Amino acid sequence: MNNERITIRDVAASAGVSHQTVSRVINKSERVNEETRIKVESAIEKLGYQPNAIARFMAKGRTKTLACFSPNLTDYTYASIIEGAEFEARQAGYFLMSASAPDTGTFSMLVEQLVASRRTEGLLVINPFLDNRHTQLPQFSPTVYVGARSSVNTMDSVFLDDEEAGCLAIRHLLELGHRSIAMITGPFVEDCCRDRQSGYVACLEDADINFDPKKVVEGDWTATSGYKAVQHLLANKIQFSAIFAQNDRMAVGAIRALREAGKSVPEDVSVIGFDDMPLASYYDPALTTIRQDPFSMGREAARLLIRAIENPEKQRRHAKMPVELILRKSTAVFHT
Amino acid sequence: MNNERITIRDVAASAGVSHQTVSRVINKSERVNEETRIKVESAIEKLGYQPNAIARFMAKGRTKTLACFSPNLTDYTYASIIEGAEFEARQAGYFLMSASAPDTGTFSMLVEQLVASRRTEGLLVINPFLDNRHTQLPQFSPTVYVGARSSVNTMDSVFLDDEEAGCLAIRHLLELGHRSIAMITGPFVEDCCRDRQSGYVACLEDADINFDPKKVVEGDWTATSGYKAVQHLLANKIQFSAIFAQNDRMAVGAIRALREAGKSVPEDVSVIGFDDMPLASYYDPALTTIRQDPFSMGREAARLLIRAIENPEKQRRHAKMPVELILRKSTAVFHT
DNA sequence: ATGAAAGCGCTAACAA
DNA sequence: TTGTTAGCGCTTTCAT
Repeated sequence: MNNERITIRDVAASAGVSHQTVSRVINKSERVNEETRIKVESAIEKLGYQPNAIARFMAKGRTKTLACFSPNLTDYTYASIIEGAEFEARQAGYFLMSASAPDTGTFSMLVEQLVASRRTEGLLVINPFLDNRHTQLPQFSPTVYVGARSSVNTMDSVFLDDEEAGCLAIRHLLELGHRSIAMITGPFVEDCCRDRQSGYVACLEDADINFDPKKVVEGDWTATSGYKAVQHLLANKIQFSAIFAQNDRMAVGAIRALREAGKSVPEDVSVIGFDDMPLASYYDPALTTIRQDPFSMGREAARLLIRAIENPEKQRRHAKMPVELILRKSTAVFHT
Repeated sequence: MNNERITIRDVAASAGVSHQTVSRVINKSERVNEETRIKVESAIEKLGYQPNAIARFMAKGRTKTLACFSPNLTDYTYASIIEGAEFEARQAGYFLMSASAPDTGTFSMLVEQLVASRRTEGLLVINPFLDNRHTQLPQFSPTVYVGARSSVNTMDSVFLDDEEAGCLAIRHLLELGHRSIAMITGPFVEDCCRDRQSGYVACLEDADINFDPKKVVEGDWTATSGYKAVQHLLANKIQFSAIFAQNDRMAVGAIRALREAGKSVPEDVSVIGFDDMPLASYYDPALTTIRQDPFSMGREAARLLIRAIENPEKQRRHAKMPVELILRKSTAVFHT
């Protein structure tokens, strides 16, 4: 039976009560007689009534919907953040509309359509500083940044402990005896890259090694950029016995370039990545890397967003998420 | 200025017309005087009015929203399908709510909450036969299967030409001179695995090679299952000079197991994968594989779904998507 | 071309 | 405890 058109009033008529009583039953209000509740519930059952959430939103003025904009939906890290956010949102009775905003134009269109027009109650922005999309944010919607620290107190943010992550990687390499460590970064416009670099610099200085800007080359997160970065280092005869790549894809690209240049990993050059992407342990050599937990980041972000919606008076928070060194086979003790 | 509360009536008052006229302007109705249109538009501008989509749904009885349920959001293939579907939906003025349904329980809960209660107008189901979730489908919502053929005429479906894909892989291996070809499949409950196997069997028979069930072992799409499959083949002394893995992850696992057993790829054993996952070309050896185009599948699925919603009287369709052989380095000419 | 009235399916506020 | 009346912000008649 098609129940698309059965309303609260049909149920009311069938049960011989007012539609308001039906509403009370649906909303589990206390103030309803056990007898009538039974009557109503069996009418609901009989007619196969399904509450219309849209009408409820309309009446309550709340949509119980969150929006999440990501540069894309396919990167493992982004996808995991979204999955985590969706999970947490659902636990709290919210829904998540996620959309891919490859560029700022799409981003502002989505802000207009989802936040302004469809009245999502809050917004999660993954990678907010990418092509300055954070300037297109809605004015009056609770927002949380994922993957970057927000500098204002009106917004929560969830990000990695990137400086510590950089340290972790470098400390590991130092312990293996490396003194000449190159780094392949992501785009410098992204906070996290600069923070990882701060960790790199700080850790080297602790070991009395001067920071050499020639040893850092900027990539764009793709394997190909890691590959080219190594070619660049090699072509310019820059010395290094180890590489810290700011993500696993670039690490993989770097390893390929190293091999093509006749250097083996980890015997000649150690390589450490970042992310612990799905097949990192199946790569050859198995990738030593810094693991992050994007699913938890997504959960935390959704939790903060819901808190911002429901308790706007409370202080905004900035959650720094932990990272972890995963030892595998792409790094080894330095020897000349 | 906070425009959350500005309605059509505020605009009407400000422009000195009825709210109905404002509605006409918003909806670009013909029947409105140029002068009044200007007045209304400037009032909209001045007040920063944003139409409330929820109220519009309420009045029109349409939500312009599609739902998409996937076993997870993180698998590259699923994520790409979703991205494609979202892209296409947006082009057509719809939105997509995607949700991860790891199990049937979650699946039916989502059907209830999104389709029944939130009145999404149509449903995309990725991998519908997984743990029999297709039995939990809503009765009166247009639905399209993605990744499996639907056997009924009430539903569209979009799937790969899996039999051809199997053939493509085997034909390639045969051309290289292999006669003894093992296969690692996905879970047999999934249509696509059986279809790929049909292709495998048919192609072998064309070459007068008898199908040997011992040479096929069932995996579960994970790299680990590919790894174990090879260990199983080896332990049971089953002969093979090539392996067709039904996805790239299992291919990668298989290669690792082969290496650990002292066999090199492709010198001793050729391995062909399936999917052409992101880093397939950066794997060592670069993976020969069967490429699919999940983004296009997602687009096609959304297109069919919207067609089913807007033209229910038309025949349902079953779109078989093409696959492509990508030659790289993990397969080579057979020699004893 | 424009406006008035009714209604989409629900909840909130008040009355009984 | 239950019912009545008003909306929520829009669109759809149907008048004017």
